[in-house]
Amino acid sequence: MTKPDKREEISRAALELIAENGFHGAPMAMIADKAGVGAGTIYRYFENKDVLITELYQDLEERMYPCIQEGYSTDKPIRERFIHLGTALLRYFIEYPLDFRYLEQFHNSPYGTDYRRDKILGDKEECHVFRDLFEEGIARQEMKNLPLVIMFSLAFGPILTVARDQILGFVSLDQVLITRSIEACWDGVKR
Amino acid sequence: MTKPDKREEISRAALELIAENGFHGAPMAMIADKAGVGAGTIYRYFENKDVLITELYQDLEERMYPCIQEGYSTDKPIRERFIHLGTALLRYFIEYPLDFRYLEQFHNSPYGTDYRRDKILGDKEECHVFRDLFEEGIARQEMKNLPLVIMFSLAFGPILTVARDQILGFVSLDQVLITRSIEACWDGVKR
Amino acid sequence: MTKPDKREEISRAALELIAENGFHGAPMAMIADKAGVGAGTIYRYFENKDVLITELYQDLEERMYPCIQEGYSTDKPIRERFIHLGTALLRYFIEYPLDFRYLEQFHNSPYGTDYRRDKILGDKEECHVFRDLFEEGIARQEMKNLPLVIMFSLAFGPILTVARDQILGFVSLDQVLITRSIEACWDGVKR
Amino acid sequence: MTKPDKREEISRAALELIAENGFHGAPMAMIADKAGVGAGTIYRYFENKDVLITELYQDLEERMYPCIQEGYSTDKPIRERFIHLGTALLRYFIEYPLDFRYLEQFHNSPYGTDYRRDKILGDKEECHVFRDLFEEGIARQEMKNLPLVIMFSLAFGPILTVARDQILGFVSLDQVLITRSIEACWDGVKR
DNA sequence: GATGAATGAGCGTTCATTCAT
DNA sequence: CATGAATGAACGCTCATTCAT
Repeated sequence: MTKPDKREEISRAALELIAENGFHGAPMAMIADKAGVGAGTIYRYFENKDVLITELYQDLEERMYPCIQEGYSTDKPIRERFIHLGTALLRYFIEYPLDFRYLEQFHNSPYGTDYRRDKILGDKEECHVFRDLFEEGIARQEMKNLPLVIMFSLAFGPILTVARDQILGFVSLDQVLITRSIEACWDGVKR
Repeated sequence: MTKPDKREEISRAALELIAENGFHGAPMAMIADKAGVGAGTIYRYFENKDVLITELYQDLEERMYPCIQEGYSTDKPIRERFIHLGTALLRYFIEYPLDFRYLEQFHNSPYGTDYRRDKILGDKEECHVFRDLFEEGIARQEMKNLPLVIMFSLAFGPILTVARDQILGFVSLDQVLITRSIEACWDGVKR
Repeated sequence: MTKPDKREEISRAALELIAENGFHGAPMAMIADKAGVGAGTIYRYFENKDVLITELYQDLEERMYPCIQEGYSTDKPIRERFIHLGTALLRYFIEYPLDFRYLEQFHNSPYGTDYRRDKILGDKEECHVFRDLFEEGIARQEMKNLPLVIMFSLAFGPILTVARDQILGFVSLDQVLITRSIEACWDGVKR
Repeated sequence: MTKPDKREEISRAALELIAENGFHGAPMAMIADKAGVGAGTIYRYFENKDVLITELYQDLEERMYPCIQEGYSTDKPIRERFIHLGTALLRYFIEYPLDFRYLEQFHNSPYGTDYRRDKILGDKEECHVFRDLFEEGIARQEMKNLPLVIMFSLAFGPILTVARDQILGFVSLDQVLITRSIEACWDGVKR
């Protein structure tokens, strides 16, 4: 039997509870319980709940970004690259609904806002593919000439919303619908 | 001058506090304080905090929908109607950031999910304009033939995201940018 | 029956528990229990435990100082005034052993040190009798010419220690012993 | 160089932390850390925290008493012997402020009270010099005829208080002030 | 009706102690 | 022997809700 790393058990439990019930629907004691550890044990791995929440998010990003970029190549045409990333993202969310729900909870909270502000101001973005793609697309006049932030909204806004609807059961996406949704997103950003 | 209804004072106070600090940054006592009423008084007008939150949302919708539909006419072409609604919505959010923030808090919480589920399943939607517009647009083959839920995502996803960025200060929208953003949304949904 | 003020009940309970068991032998829940109130009620009267502790001390001083100065007159000779104050102080401690024990706990803790530092630096001493007496005694050359702080130690050090021994049962003071002890203190400070 | 005994490292670390931060500012884990040992290791040398605290105090006494009695001789006159002991004690406290602060923490706590009660009742005092000196002084009518406990208070009360003020920075003692302070103590106890 | 003092369950967090390695 | 990860009871504190006035 593989040793189930305790930090990982805690992370998994916290991710699941927070994804399903939100931050204040996931008391530390409940997380500990679900992880099968004592309440105090969490604090050996995470300084406090805030840190747990933030690190969980960073772990999530580190899992997600490589997955999305698999097979991605800057040699391909702009449109194709856009479709690749968009599709990969939407698929990731559908395949890992807990990750998606957690991500949503995080973004829609002071944590996420602060985090994003730091990122934008601090220019410490780890995942440059999106930014690079859009900048190139705009420069080559294949995408609309709008501020990056708006372009991101046009591209990712629908993806997030559609993923949400899928996960909540308001729609049932198949391969075709995924493709057509992402192509629609392309229509929104293309020139 | 009309006596400022106590219920309204409570609503205003609650909306503001929740919009700015989230649900758990707005204790009932603080709401009461800000509303200038006793803590117990809130419970004369709202059964409990959950009810307060939900009714606040319904009030908000009732304020917002008429505002958005002002000057709207089903006689005009599909595209023009879409631009009208989209622009009005985005403008509303920018003009009433507290409403927007509250709406976001609500949607991104168990309240919002449950509420939306009830709405979709129960078919008790109050605001048919959007649905009507999209159904007509699809029927006339001016819009993409995708499930309504996805069409809504394509149209409103970016609007919400862009409004959020504006309110958080990540972008500064002027009249031109608003128009171009909504036109881009149209590109996403149009055939 | 007189309405037993809740704040007072809490004060009494806290004073007693802290006097007997020290600060960490007096959890808020235990204080609440002993005061016959709910745990949360304490926080209506005292912002937090630190504030409770500090205000308790200030209340104590306000009770004690007038009591000690009763019948005190600056017209009398230095020695007589010293004996008056010393005796009154020792008697007060013996009569109100809880006050004494609390005062000791307070002084021997970061609270007391900070409080005293503020007092000395800020010159906001409420009880000037002691200082006045000693300054006059030194000026008139009836007391030793030593720094005030040391003079206080010579005078009050023994009083505190002796009160402590009495309260812990290591000695049993009667009227005569009290007088002779205070006279001994005078011998320590007199020229 | 002798291998620095682990027990000693633990003692040193505990003494320093407790002296500076009090008993509850010195968690076992922090002591272990500072001592450079594992948390569990402490329990090989001390049954539990209470025992650690008490044994630390006994160690301190064993260090302090010989130091104070250096050069002390029962052949000298009572007054000279008193001055010797008093001065040595005050100097010790000033030279080893950590020892003094620890001693204070200990005395002003249930530990100290219990310990002292045991000592007085059990008559197991290790350091007889003080008692001997005072008994002789009283017998020879060079000291006041008061209960021993009170005499101790008159003599040591001021010394402790003055040491405290020095260590907390409320006064700055030089050789002259030390001598004059102790002489004042003598005035308090002498006939 | 309106109040706000009172409540107590529940939260995040700490820390003395244990025990498998 | 020594370790330090794990524990869980206990802490200070918050806040939705109630109810006597």
